[in-house]
Amino acid sequence: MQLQPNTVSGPLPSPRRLSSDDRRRQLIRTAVDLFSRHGFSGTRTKDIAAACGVSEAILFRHFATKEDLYRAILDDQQQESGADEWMVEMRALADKRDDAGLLRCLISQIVKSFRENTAFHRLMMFAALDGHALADLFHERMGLSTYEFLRGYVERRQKEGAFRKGDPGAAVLCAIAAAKQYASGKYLFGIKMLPLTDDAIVEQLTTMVLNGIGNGNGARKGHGARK
Amino acid sequence: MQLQPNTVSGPLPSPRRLSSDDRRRQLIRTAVDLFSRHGFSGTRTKDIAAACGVSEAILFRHFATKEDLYRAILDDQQQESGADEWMVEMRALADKRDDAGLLRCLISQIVKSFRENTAFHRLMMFAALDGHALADLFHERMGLSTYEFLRGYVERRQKEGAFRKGDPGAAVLCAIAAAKQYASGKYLFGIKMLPLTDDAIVEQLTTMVLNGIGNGNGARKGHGARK
DNA sequence: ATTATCTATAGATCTATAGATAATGC
DNA sequence: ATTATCTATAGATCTATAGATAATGC
Repeated sequence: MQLQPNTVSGPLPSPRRLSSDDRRRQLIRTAVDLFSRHGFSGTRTKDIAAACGVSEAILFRHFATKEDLYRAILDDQQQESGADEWMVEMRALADKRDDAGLLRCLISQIVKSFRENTAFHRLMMFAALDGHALADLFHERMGLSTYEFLRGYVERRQKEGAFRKGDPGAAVLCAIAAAKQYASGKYLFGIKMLPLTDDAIVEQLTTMVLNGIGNGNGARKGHGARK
Repeated sequence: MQLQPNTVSGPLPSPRRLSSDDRRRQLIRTAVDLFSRHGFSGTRTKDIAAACGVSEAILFRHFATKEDLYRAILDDQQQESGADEWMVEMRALADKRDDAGLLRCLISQIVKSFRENTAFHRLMMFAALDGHALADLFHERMGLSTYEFLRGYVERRQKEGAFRKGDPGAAVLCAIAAAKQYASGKYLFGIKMLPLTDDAIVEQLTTMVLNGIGNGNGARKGHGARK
């Protein structure tokens, strides 16, 4: 990456000695990048240190063990930033009963998160596969609350007659699944997906899911096909 | 697992010397299990050999390198068994224009595959994250042909007026995504999903996706909610 | 006679630590 | 004076190989 080792060249005056905090942050940032690419056991402490331009001893001065560094990453509250604003936005849309808006907000946020925070999501997927306790924690904190909120919304809208009957959990699953599958395919695995922009995909999925759960009254908006 | 090391006890007479082929198969089977749990770099050749009750030297007699063993697994045609019959079934349903049947077949097959072949799917996910060439290969051979077939079907049904307009690729993505997300959550990551049986989920998703892409005429079958 | 297997070990690599050095802040 | 940093290295572990041994098939 743009992290230079010991080279004295370059525009910056090669900041040899960073403050403890700065170095720690740099190590975590670098570790996210490397762990996300090669997994926990596929990443060497040596490589992390080298990418920061310091010796391994420095790394172990900041983190007693490699596992400690891993934990520090997953614990990093910074990754959750933006989640609060997002929930506020979704609650507002829910209060307005703006089904399409809410769905679009959900789906576009998921896609955006994978696009802009690819390394972190790759890391979380590795952690989940590893069965790491902190992956469950993240899932609970981030995923579950959103899920519960949406599940409640679907249930309410079903009672109001706006949505079809059916398991509300399955409906939410369907919406989240479509977004996640598209986003992880494209951004985590680098698979060539549909030849459409993210925005176009978001619209397609929003419409489709809405048709899938809606009662068919307010759902179609110009897309209707009835040959 | 049920693989015993050197213990002389047990019902079987502790078959010390296996034929080259049998040992090779055993090593591959065991490697699938261990790689799928800890990833490639998280699994030690020592552990694989030990789980088979042989020394590491034996493993390296069968596979020149650890990477070779990995390749042998991913190349294993056996994993694709059942795919042909499945495609035949789907083609038959497609010819009959049985939209619901085709969708149900697709979704239930995906869920079933993850349930019965969990280790292999975990392995493929690790391989995909590692960016291993053979993950792409598998994706092409298994996923892409199914995708193309379904995409063609959706396109045809759109022309026939049975399905709504919209990107046919997005529709297929939506169906596959829902199934994969549910199945991988439950079986790969061990997340407690909805309190419904797999069959019930398959029905829910089938109905929902069908409503999402269908024109609303033949879709609802008793689930219709219009309070 | 063939070959599946083992023991022993080389050589590399990896995590982690000890003790010395040099840059910073006061 | 404090502390960020380095060099050097211990100790463990990991992949892979060499050479010896013993079970099988003819």
